[in-house]
Amino acid sequence: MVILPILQFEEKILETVEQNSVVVIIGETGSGKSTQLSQILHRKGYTKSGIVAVTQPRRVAAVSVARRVAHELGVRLGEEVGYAIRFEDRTSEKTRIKYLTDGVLLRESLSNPELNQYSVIILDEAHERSLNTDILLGLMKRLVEMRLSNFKVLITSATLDGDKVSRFFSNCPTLTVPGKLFPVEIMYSRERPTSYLESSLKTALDIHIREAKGDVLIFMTGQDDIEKLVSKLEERVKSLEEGSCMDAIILPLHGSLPPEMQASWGFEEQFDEVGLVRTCNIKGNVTYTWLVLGVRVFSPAPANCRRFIVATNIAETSLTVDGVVYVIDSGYVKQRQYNPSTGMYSLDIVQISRVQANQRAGRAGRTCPGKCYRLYPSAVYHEEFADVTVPEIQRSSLAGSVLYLKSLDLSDLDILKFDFLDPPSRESLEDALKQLYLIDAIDENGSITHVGRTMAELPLEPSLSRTLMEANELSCLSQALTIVAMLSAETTLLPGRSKGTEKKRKHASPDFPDGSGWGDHIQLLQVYDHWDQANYDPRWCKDNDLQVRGMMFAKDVRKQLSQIMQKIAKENMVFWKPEPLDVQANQRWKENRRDYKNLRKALCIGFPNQLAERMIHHNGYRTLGYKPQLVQVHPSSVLRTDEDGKLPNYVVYHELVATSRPFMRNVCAVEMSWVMPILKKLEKLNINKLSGASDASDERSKEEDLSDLPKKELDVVRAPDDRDSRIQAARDRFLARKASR
DNA sequence: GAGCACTGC
Repeated sequence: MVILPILQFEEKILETVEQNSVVVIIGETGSGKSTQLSQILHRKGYTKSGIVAVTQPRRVAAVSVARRVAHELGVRLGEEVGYAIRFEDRTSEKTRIKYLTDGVLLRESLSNPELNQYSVIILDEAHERSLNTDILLGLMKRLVEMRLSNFKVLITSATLDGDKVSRFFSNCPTLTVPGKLFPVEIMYSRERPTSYLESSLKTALDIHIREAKGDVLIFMTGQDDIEKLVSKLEERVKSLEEGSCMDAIILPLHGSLPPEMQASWGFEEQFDEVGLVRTCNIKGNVTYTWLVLGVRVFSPAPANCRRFIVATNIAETSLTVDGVVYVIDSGYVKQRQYNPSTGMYSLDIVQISRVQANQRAGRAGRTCPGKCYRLYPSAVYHEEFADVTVPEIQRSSLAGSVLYLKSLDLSDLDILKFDFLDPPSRESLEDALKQLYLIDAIDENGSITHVGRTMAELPLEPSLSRTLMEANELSCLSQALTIVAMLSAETTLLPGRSKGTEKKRKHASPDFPDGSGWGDHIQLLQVYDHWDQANYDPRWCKDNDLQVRGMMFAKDVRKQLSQIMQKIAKENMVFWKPEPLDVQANQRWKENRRDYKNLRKALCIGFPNQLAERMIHHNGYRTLGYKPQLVQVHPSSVLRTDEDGKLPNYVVYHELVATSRPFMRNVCAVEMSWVMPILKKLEKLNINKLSGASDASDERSKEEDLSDLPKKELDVVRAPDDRDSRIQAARDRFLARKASR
């Protein structure tokens, strides 16, 4: 049996943890940190005073690692060792070691801010710097100060940023645990290629002709390039002289792939003790096995045959391909970025960081010494690449995170001063505050409102939560739940984006829902309702070119949201559906079915900064919430024009994406009378007041010079609990009805 | 008239 490297450090780790509340562990790949740290602490008795929690950025990782640890300890999964991910809690009263996604831990801390049930919290894979991990890092820093004794935090990170994390935690000790990787020889290009596609192709063929056996993993940026390279590579390999080198199999690997494989290759699914296994037969001669939950892609490696896996960064962390000896690294990755001044997302091809480059190279040394071909010069790696990837917190809209932090009621919390490992820009935080103010989650002084608290309970972006609450008021909650759930699942709904899919679908079934002209949100609602009427039959999805996986996800989300809304309805006394005797409410409920008026209005209230006005002479739009920009309705939209060929005067959009041009994706018609009050509110908005930069800025700066104490008093004085009047009105109505019965 | 890297509550 192979001894994992980390076990040789058991005593050192325990000694350091004993003497310090926070320890950073630099665990290289293959060190066994994810499975062993929790067991080491368990053996020492840390599970007697509480649970040892280990967070993971991904669901599959939480499940598979928990499974492994349960197996190693010889216990049943869900008893002493368990896991918790969204929609699935496999823990019990017996659970002493708990694996969970960082999102779930954040949710837990909402109802139990001190996380008292845990004696140790291990933040695993912190170097990936997910949005949730970054927030947890900030919270842990506060928590170790609050829970001085009997609480330990361990953070696992990468070589390049371990010191930074240590500094963040008052120079806590750092332990390095070596991995089990074989050496990887790094080869650089002399210069940067003009086309990294051609360059990858050439390098791959060179390897195939010259190098010994071993699979080749090629990192590309996206589906398009992957498909191009796969077909070119196939062509070139075929043209090689028969018998001059071994056979080759070329495989694409990217996020939207498995369902496609399922469709064209016929997967068979079965479960074994490790996870979900999918087997497929390619071209009738080679059998591949895809171990989905075990996060591992492997094949029984046919003799005298080399695999080329052309992959996105999914193969960097999420999936492990066994048998890889050669890595070709283009040096680029596709990244989604948010621009807080325009509210626009873009998907850009950017240079990878040194951490990413090392991670990619490491994929070559898992089973034997390997080689990594970097398609860029060594000077680029050393001088141009950043140390670490720009953390997600600096590339995302922060409305949800800011609302979350506000709802924690940390007494001295000024959101602009929250202690982040890498703080987001002031602009980005102000954008979040502005949005929260416009949806009534915070008042004009930046304090969280009653509505805001309720919104924070929902696992949704704040605008969607606000939409649900407004829909509840307007008696169309059930429909809004569907729309919100469908929007959450939207990216996984459509099948692989082979050209013409969209058209084909619309032509194939003329009675496929079209949103009745009102727009995409309504179409999503109608689609789900059709599926509901088909008794959630997977065949219905396939017949209409929708991914079963995506629809099932929407169903799960809808169920979860309904449950939470029902709970809220009870506690806050807002009503769930019209009381039988409430004639007006029932009237509204009926009207809704005709023109979706209330539903569209609820969207308008939920997305006040995502409204747009049509230009007078053409069908372009001007955005209203941010500095005005000219944008177009995305061509895939089902929003309809009137008999003059004009689109609606006002629309609400779910997302602004800059691709070839700025487009609004998921658009819905709204009425001018709903938009006007929102525009007034936008005009009145005072960002300085919202961010607590204060109405009397010079006084404020004096305060800061003195100390932090007076500020707290000031907060108490100037924060009257300005409850949302409509919620109050609903409560009054409810009480009145109750009294009259 | 266009196109989507990867996660997660």
